[in-house]
Amino acid sequence: MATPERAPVDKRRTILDAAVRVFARQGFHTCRVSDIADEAGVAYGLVYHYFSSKEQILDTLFLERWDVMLDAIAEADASQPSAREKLYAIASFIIESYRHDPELMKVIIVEVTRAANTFARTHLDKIREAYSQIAGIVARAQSSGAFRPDITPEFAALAFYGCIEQVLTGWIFDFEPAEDQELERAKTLIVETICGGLE
Amino acid sequence: MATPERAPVDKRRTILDAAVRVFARQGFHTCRVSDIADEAGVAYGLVYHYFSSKEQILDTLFLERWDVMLDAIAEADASQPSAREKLYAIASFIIESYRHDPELMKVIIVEVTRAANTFARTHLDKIREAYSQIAGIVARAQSSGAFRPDITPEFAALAFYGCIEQVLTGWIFDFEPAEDQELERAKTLIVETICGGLE
Amino acid sequence: MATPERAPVDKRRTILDAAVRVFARQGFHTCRVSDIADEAGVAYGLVYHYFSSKEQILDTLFLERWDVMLDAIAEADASQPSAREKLYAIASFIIESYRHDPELMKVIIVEVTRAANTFARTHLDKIREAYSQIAGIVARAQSSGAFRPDITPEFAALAFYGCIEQVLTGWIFDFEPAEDQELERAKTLIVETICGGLE
Amino acid sequence: MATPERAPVDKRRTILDAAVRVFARQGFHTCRVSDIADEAGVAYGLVYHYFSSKEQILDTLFLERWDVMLDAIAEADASQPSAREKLYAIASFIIESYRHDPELMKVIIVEVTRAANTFARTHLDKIREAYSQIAGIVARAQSSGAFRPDITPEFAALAFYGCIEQVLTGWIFDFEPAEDQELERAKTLIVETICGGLE
DNA sequence: CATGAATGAGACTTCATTCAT
DNA sequence: TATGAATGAAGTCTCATTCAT
Repeated sequence: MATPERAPVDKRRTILDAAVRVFARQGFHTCRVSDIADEAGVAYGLVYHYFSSKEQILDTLFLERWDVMLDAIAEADASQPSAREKLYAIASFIIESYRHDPELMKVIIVEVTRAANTFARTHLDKIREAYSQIAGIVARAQSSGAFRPDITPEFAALAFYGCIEQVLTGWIFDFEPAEDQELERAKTLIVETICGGLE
Repeated sequence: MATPERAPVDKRRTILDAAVRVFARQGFHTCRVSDIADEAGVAYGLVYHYFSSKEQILDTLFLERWDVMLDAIAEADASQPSAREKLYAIASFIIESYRHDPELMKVIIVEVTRAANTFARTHLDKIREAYSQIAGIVARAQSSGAFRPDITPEFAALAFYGCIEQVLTGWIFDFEPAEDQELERAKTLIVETICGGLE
Repeated sequence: MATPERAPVDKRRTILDAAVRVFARQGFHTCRVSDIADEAGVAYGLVYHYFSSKEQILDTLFLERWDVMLDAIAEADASQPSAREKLYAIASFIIESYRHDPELMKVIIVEVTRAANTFARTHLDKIREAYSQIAGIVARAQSSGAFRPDITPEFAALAFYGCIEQVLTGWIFDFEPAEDQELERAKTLIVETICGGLE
Repeated sequence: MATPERAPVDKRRTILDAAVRVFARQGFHTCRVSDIADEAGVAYGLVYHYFSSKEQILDTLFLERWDVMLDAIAEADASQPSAREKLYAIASFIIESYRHDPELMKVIIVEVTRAANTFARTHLDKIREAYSQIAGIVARAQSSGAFRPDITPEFAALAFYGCIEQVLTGWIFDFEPAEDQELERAKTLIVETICGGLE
């Protein structure tokens, strides 16, 4: 008997995906766990079967994504020849992440990296790892003479990442999503602005 | 009957000042109205005599300060000769604001300007006024040929402000306050990095 | 204007009294905080205005009453001439406590002193103070030759108190309250049995 | 096919034994069904294959044991010559039960016989059967002149059983188990005190 | 028999806000 | 103005029980 094939459903994943949509729409503090369960189409208690608390859902989302980003930064550093191209690759990766899943990026930025009193404090070390990697790229560019030496690598990393985050935040604040063209343009503008000053 | 004169206390101000400390320490969402009353040394109900809600306290703190900043930006634009000096004056003002009252700046940044889902949405227009003024400075510098024309003024404003906010956020995250020397150095670094790229 | 006098109401006391009735009727674990609030005729939240948790309400009831009992034991020890009369006074006090407020005694016995896994563990030292005082009375009676020396005072105290508690527990289990006559008779029986023995 | 013989495991028994340990450690109300399953090393759902509810597990443990005790009391009554020896045999049996399986006795006393609001109410008749048997022993001793007639048999039974339970409760409260010597001594003390009195 | 994912009602506790004094 | 007791809605988390496999 030909039972129609059904894709096996990973409920844990379903809940995480639903949480992204709910956190993006309502914000972490404003939403209820029941909103997540409803959005995922699962029973209330199942959320607590897979996660120990609402916080842990956000932690999971952040750590999953941030680790991908740290890998991407390392990959950019390894594969690109010049510092400018490395930074372009990083900006590009982050902006592509936003293009691919704007809600997830919104949640990570708004609820974690910009939440200085709560989650950012928890994940401070993880967040700073990204800054460190970028600072390393700048430092090596300074050694080779490609970048001017009088701006500290740490500061350069802060400025670079801050610039990207602010651009994304601008899109997040907007009511309509950024157009593709604007995304592409932003990659260049960020690198132009920051590298123009660093070189 | 000669009652000894006491310095008249503005309880409303006392409450606002206490709220700054409490919001800075515990965060807006995590603190209770009673924490503010306790910190201010006033009765619970008095908070509601002067403010209609916990939100309104934060609104008041933000608007008070942001108007001062908008004035400072206008003043910088009016009094400084070059775009670079205008931007230096603005960066300088914001950093001095942080030096003078780091808790207030922490609250405004963490709880308002970086809170894309809640307060920043409410005060979006007010926040964008600052970006517009800065963009205007950049646009005029481009007209006069001082700045390169291929980076949009709006983007430049975003990058400039984003850079400052990221630096402040770095200090806010730190457990020990930034030293005076570091504050001074930041002013120069910000302008060097951003203008270096824009010029 | 003659406003009719109203007895000032101590809401904290009202809640405690209501809790006694609710704990006695439904048991500590089975009742809800809202049951207490309803019984007291106050809002849900007021219970938490005066007490930090449901547990703390029971703790308060127990400690209030147990301290009265410790005083009564000390008083019996001080004022009665013989050991038998001291023990009679103690049994009498406990049984009178039951007569006066059977629900409170039920709660204290069922939910605290007999709850070896929970509250009795918390208040172990307080409970043992009563045993110690009684053991002291027995020990002194042995020194004077009034009591036989081969039963340890600690054991005697346990037997005496256990006997009383078991009698009270019997009444508690009953569906109809014990009659006055039975209460009086119990005082004598307890002392006769423990001091005089069955043979 | 020669599968190697394994000792057949009675999962139902395994669950009951695990429940004893869990109830003793955490208490009936505080433990979860999953704690029992974990302790037994069986799947969550299997508990519900053998028992219809958490309550039924405790009921089963109590009834199994209490029936053994009722038999032992009857046996003591039948085989011992004097009332004093009958009571000694009963006290002895209960204390030996504690020595053999202190956790089971703790559960039965703490969670059932001392739980006046819940399980003791359910099993009231069963519990009272024990009192009746003991009272019968006393009554017959009074008829034969061995025991004084002025203490009612019902009261004597209550005092005797209360004394034993209080002694066991003392051991249960203790952090370290009672020593063998103490157990032996208790048997004598109980009978001496109840039959002989303190004077 | 055995598994453990799935369900959902229910309880405690918090806390913004109101209000009588 | 000033107080703080009083209100009650709302949310998180727990966990006994069910059920599909």
